[in-house]
Amino acid sequence: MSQIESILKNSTLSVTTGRKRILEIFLSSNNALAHQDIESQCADEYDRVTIYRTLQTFLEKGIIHNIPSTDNITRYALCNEACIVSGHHHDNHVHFKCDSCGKTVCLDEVTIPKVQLPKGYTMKEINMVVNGVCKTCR
Amino acid sequence: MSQIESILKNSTLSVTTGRKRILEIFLSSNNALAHQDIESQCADEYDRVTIYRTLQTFLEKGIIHNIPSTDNITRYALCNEACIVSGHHHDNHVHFKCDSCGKTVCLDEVTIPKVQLPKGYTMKEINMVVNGVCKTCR
DNA sequence: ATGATTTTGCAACAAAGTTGCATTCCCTGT
DNA sequence: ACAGGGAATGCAACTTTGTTGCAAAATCAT
Repeated sequence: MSQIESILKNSTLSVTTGRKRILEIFLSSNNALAHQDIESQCADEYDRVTIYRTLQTFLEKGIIHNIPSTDNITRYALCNEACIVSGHHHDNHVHFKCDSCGKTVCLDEVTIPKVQLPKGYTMKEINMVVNGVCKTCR
Repeated sequence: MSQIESILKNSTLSVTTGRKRILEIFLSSNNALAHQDIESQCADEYDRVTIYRTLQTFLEKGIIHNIPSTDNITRYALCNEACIVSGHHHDNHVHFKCDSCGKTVCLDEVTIPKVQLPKGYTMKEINMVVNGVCKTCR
């Protein structure tokens, strides 16, 4: 069984050609993808709506996570195994968006430092996004 | 001259009733606002397009800053004076979004800790967003 | 292989954001 | 105070983005 199929099976999802194709696109990309990026790669094969629904399903199953940004474009990236701890997704690495090439990458090696919230606030999830120039654009 | 007018004048913007009204909405709100929030407060007074353009202008002038989020809704908050250092906006406080009431606030008292990026990466801006439950919802 | 269930595509819709242009408003100099 | 030039606004039209219902097709378990 292929890597792609086992990812789907592990999340108790049926294996369809559409899901396999979208997973393949993520696996062959080294940066985070917006809906638009995926659509432009397989709009002739799959419907726009299918892509929306597939991304939604992948999110819920913790196969991908979404990355906050100030430009109002939701980008998704594959979760690595460490992402999913006891069914609950926990992303503790920094995301970097390059102002030059526009690509967003997960900096797996940079962990988000702890912060002390004011009294009364409870933390459930934390995200850190850095903008700047990436190593290939510098 | 009112506080609102001097904010506009300091940014070399002409003082119009629309801009004053939108600034007023920000000043009287203690949380970050999405375009929709503003529209619902003054849709009868000003056109949707005007609100878009005004927010865009305020962003460019550094009067407001936008706050990243994973829910794909751009929210804006007033910059305090510390935000604008030599014309360039620099936001170094943590943002908190409450999962219960949905409000996003600037935690001015919590500064973003330094992080070490991998070799070759240059940092221009850093954002930290915490999700959880705020003190009024707990 | 067959039937139940899930997924997909299509169509239609709703929401969000953009653009061009004519009108109105604001600011400056007199 | 007011006239003229430039900027801001409103309107209409449009594009993009995301959602929903339903029938057809694909997947999975037996």
